[in-house]
Parts: sequence; structure tokens; C-alpha cells
Amino acid sequence: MTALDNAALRAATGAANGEQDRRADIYRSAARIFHRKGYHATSINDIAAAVGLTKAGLYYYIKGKQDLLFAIMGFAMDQLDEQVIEPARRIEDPQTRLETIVARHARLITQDSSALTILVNELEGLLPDDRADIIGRQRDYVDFIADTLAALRDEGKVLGLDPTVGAFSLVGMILWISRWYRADGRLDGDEVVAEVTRMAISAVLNRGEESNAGNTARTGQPAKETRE
Amino acid sequence: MTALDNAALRAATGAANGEQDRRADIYRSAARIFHRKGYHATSINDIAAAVGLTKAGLYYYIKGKQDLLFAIMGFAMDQLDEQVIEPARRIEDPQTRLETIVARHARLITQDSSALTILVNELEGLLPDDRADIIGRQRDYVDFIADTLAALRDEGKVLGLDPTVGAFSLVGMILWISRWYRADGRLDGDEVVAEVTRMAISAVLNRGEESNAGNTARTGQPAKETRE
DNA sequence: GCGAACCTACCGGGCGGTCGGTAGACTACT
DNA sequence: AGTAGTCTACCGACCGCCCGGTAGGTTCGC
Repeated sequence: MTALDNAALRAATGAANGEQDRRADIYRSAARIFHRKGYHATSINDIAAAVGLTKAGLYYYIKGKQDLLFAIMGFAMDQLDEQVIEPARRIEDPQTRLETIVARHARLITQDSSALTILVNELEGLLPDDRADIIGRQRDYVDFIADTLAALRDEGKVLGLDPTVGAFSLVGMILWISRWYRADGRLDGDEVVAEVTRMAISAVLNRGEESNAGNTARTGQPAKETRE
Repeated sequence: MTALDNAALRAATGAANGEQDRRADIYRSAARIFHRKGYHATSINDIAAAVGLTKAGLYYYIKGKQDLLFAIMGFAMDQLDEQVIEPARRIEDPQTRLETIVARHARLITQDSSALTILVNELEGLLPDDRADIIGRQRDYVDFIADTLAALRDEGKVLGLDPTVGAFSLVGMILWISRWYRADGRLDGDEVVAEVTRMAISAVLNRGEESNAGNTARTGQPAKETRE
């Protein structure tokens, strides 16, 4: 069932809709509405109306509200695996790998943030078993980033940064994009992705100074960044 | 009414409770439950039970569920104003000011994330007018950070960073702390605040200074934090 | 005529919120 | 001292509504 649903979701992300697969429309609409109003504030009727069905008609396609949510999250996690983690895993150099992770994750969000945002904001709507599943996959992702930061540290490119804190902080920066980025805003998606990626790399790579919170030596003179 | 409520909330954050003010307990409990389960998934009965009242008894103190939410958010915004924005506004040097903003905001979250997290996650639960009020105050905060980044840029300490994107990214990093930080985890609050502050400054400042070796190297240990 | 695709009508239940009360402390008058 | 009035702080019972979900059709292409 879930595999089938995910196939439908995958089809749904394509530009075209209304072909033979009604499921695609359902999952895509549900993701959009969950994203906009939140899972609990969204009724089955909202979703049914959005796809032009009655509630009972919708239940011909779905098993229940929670299964719908889990399917959407599973799809989002699959997206992350395929578009971010897998490509990055094939990159040896830690810094390039980190850049790939951030840029690809950020790009996914600027393209369509619905499922990926639901993935982090609606966990408490899941059944315990489903939640454990999703949380496990999320933890794997953060660990993957933390391992990359640890590899950077072993190369001497990062000093004094806790990999776990670093990984969480980068993830927070990326996920937050969905809250402020608007496709019709001043910057287009690629610019935002580039800016955020640059900040992320800069945040973890070494700079000269040692600093503690609250008071840092103000020696900074611009010397132009070494890498875009 | 709201002024009174905020006074109660303010009292509630103190360690002691059960003095003469029942309201304090109500607001504090509500914030905690909203934070844990989400606003829509929390019933008035949940809150009433948490403070040892019936639903009808609770309504003696509150006007409604939405007012309760608005009062909590207003209190969180007041906290941010008083503990972060006002102290930072008195600091001339942009870099020190930025460090102050990040460190103080992060510290608020490690100390008690309930109200501040609700503030960003439950906006859609508010009435339109209340939401506009809160969003306006949040925008002012982001603008304040963006202005600080612009000042850093004018000093030549920041090159090629869009102040708005930078401000949002830093905010995302900070807010995300509430999702992974656990007071009983491997790192204590102060360490987390210091790490995040260091990353934030590093993220926006230019690189290119000489590296005066790592006396700041922290011991990297395996990850142990859990995220929700 | 048969199954896929969908609908109308309904159910039990929990929700936010209200109403009419009342125990008890405290005053006020005699 | 007694007692009537008053106010705070609550509670049990209830309301109307909408929720997720279902039973039992009906339509329609094959």
C-alpha cells in the first residue's frame, strides 16, 4: 500500500497532473494543504474538496488521515534519500560533499517545500510506530552530515566545532528556508540556494580567530573569500 | 486583559509557582502542552486537567483557546524584546551586537523553549488580526538582524552576503535548537549557546585571516542527542 | 451485468464554549 | 452573636457543531 502511494506521490511532483492517476492529485493536494494549515487543522473534507470529491469518495483512495500523512512523509524522506543523500554519498571529499548536501537539500525546498516541511513539523500527528520510522530516517540524515563534519575536522578544516551541533544547525538553516522563501520574491531559487550554501560552508570551516560567545577580537580585515 | 495576562505569564516563568496566582500556572502549563502536542492537538480539557481544574473552571480565567495562544505568543515576543532586542540595541559595534543577539536568543531557547517555539510554529492558530500583530513584531526582529548584517557589510567585514537571507538563516539556526537540544544531553546549555554563536558569526564574517592554531579544539564525541 | 468510481446519508464522539448553580470566605447590618 | 448579602472560585451538565470514518447505494464504461 505504502509503496503504491509513494509511487503516486512521486508522479504527483511532476508538472502534469490529471492523467490517469487520481492518487497523485490527492497526495499533492493533501501535502499542500497540510503544509499551509497544519495537519490537525486540515479536515478530510478540505482535502476532498480540493480534489473535487466528497469525503466518502476520497476514502475510496485513502485508508485514513494518518496513513495519508505517513505516506507524504515517507515520500519526502524518499526524496531526501534519492536527491540529497545518495548523490552526496558518492562524493569523497568532505567539503564538496557538504556543499552538495546543503545545496541539494536547499534546492528541494525552494522547488516544493510542502512534503519536506510537513516531514519536520507534523511528526506528532503520526502513530508511534510510523513516527519511530520517520525519526529514525531523520536521525540517519543528521548523522550523515555530522560524519561529514567529523571528516572535515580530521582534515583540519574544522576546529573546535561539535559535529552534532554543527549538523543540527545547518539543518535548521536549511529547513527554515521554507518559512521565508517565496518563489515570487526578490531572489530566485538558485540565488537563495547559493547564498545559503555559502553561509553553511562558511559557518563550519575554520577561520583564524578563536572566539567565545559574547566578545570576539575584532581583527577582521577583508581578504576575499577563498571559495564560492 | 492582555496586560494582566502577560503579567501572569511573566510571573510564571519564575521557578516558584503556586503562590496566589493561578493564572501563572495556567499559562505556563498551556505553553508546555501546546509546545509538546501542538495547538490544534491540545484540547481545553488537557490544559484544565494539567492545572487541576475542570474545563468550566478554566474558563473562569481565560477568554478562549485562541486568546490563550495569543497571550502566550505575546509573552514570548515580549521576552524576545526585553532579553534580546533591547540589550542588543544598546550595542554600537555591529559584530558584538550580532553576537549578543544570537547568544541571548539561543540562551532563551535552551532555558525554556515552550513559548518561543509556539511563537513560530502555531501562527496559523491565531485570528487574523492577532496574527498580523505577531508577524509584524517578528518581521521587526528579522529586520533588526538584517540591519546589523548590513552594518557589518558597510564595515567591510561581510562581503557578498544578502542581509535578509543572512538574517533568516541565522534565525533558522537558532530556532531549530529547540528541536534537538535536551537539557539532560551531552552538552549543557551554555556550551550549546557558545557553539551556535560561534557558528553564526563564522557564517556571516569574511574568512581569510591567519590561523592561530586550535586552542579552542573541543573534544568531539559520538553523537548522543536525540531529536524529536 | 459487473466492477470501478463515486455519492448521500449517517454515526459516535470529542470539541470549544456556556449556563446555572454553589461552597465558602468575607463583609454589614442589627 | 446572628444572619443576610455579596463576591470569588469553581463544578456538573449541557449545547451545537464538526470531525474521522462507514454503510449502502448509484452511475457508468465495458
